[in-house]
Amino acid sequence: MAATAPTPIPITTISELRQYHSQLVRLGLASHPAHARRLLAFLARDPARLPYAARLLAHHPDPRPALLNPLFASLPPRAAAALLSLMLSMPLQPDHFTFPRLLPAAPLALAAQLHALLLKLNFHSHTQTLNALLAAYLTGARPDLASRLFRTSSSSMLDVVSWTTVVGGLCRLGLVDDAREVFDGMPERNLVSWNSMISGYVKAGRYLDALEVFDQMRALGVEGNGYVAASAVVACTGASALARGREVHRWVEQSGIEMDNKLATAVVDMYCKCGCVDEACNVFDSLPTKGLTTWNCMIGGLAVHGRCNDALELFRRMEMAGVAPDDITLVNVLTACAHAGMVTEGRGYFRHFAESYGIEPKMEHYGCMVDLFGRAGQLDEASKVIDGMPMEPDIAVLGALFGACKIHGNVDLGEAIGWRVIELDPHNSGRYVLQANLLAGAGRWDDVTKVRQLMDERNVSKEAGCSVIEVDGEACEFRCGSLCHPQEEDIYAMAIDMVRRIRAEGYVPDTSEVFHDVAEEDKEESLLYHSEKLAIAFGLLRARPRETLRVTKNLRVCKDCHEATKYISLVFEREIVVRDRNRFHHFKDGTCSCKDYW
DNA sequence: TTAGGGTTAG
Repeated sequence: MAATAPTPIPITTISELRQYHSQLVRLGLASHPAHARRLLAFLARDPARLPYAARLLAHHPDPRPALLNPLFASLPPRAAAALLSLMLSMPLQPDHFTFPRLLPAAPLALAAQLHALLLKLNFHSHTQTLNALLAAYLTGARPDLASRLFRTSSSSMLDVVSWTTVVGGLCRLGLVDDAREVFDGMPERNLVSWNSMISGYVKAGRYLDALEVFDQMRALGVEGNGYVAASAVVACTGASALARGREVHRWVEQSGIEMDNKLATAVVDMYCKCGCVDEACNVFDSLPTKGLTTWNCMIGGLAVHGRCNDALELFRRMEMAGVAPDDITLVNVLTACAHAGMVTEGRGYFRHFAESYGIEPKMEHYGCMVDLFGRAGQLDEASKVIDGMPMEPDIAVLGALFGACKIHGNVDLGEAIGWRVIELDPHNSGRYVLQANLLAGAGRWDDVTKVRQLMDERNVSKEAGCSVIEVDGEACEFRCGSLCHPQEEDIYAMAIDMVRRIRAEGYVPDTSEVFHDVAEEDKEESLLYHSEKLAIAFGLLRARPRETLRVTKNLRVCKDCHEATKYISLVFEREIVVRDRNRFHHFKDGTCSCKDYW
């Protein structure tokens, strides 16, 4: 009759181990691989216990590297190195699994030593070992060593994993162009290779390049999977390319790729960030199961679109569904409250999350609270939040207060915070611009000049406004003040006509944020060339009647463009959706979804 | 045994 295994008591101390070990010996099970490995796993965690492990192995009837190999992956580098020494001293020869287990977690110095050792032991022509070594050099940020190893290895030893490892590793180091060169030279690719290149471009912010590779993949007739689909969708999100996003979504549905949680979240996020919350809601509602991230994404999406009550309603649905929120949920819920001016509710949620879910407020939550009070004009309360924080406020928290001072024209508090923010973030041109705007609003032109001088001295240049509009599925980019477009003259003429017509309805150019101290007409003219006005003018020229215009801007919308766009939506009977750096503005019939609160 | 995908305030 076979002996039954002892109850697997937890092993936390050496005496517990001895007890367990003697029990195994009594039952004749000490050499059983699963039990022996359990004993060794405990012993290997502390190099001081390795002599015990050595005795154990010495008494083992069939000591094999397989007993130790699985342990390497979960050990800290020093313990792993000590265990390897033990292995070599037994002597127990490393096998084909030893180095692939050891290398991934190895810091650079250890990886180099292992490299030398595996050369000596003749493992350099083993593909998996070579792949693990390539990965170790790349995670250790030594693309030079990885490339040399890669180039000097004979091509018969390199498999698709070797190539993909190099592509992915170079991407992670930000060397996307190098990665692309390797990718283009691949003798064979699989879906992981395609996705490594596509997601590599996405992480580098090179969304159009990502889509180009994705197109290339489809043109070759390669069928995708959920990973590739998610990367392509994220590329569309980044590029604000709604038409392409819709097309990728259709492709997913047609090719029968399963909409798992991650892919679904990417699609929901794409629709949100491309300005189509309703489509995002449709996808969201159609999902049989929703992960926490999916809920978070949808709640946040509604919030930044100004659909604050819907966002809070959705949060209640989430609670009803028994899904426990996390700290990102709290950020999104507070954002919804802040954008709707719901101060009391926001306070309530702040407490509710701590009391009901044990979510301790973090830096970003204090930032949200500052924003909540600040937007509502309660600058004292906002300052109190900062004073009462258990940690030093970071630049974002101070930035929120600064932004609030700008909205409410509080020059006294705002100027002081502004200087602090500038000193903490001296290379961010946006901080200087906000400070200059604040001072310009108060007519303090000398101080505006000082801000500009400071920017010059520090070589900080104002980021140029840039707006993108998609017409007929093609993205057109406009930069503030300049046009490089075949329809240049028509667009200018349209912009001028546009402003003429909305003026007739009561629009007055708001030059308070033009911080050159020049004649009023020049200021008005400079407003006309703001990138979003040019983009909208182009949209009016080219889009189909009643088609919603969707503009994405790199900076925040200025006060004047915001006002003008409200009038344009009224006079031209157009819905216009503008995504700016912070949020979405839905202009319709002369009003904006942000309720002039941004 | 090696390689790949989603959410976060201003």
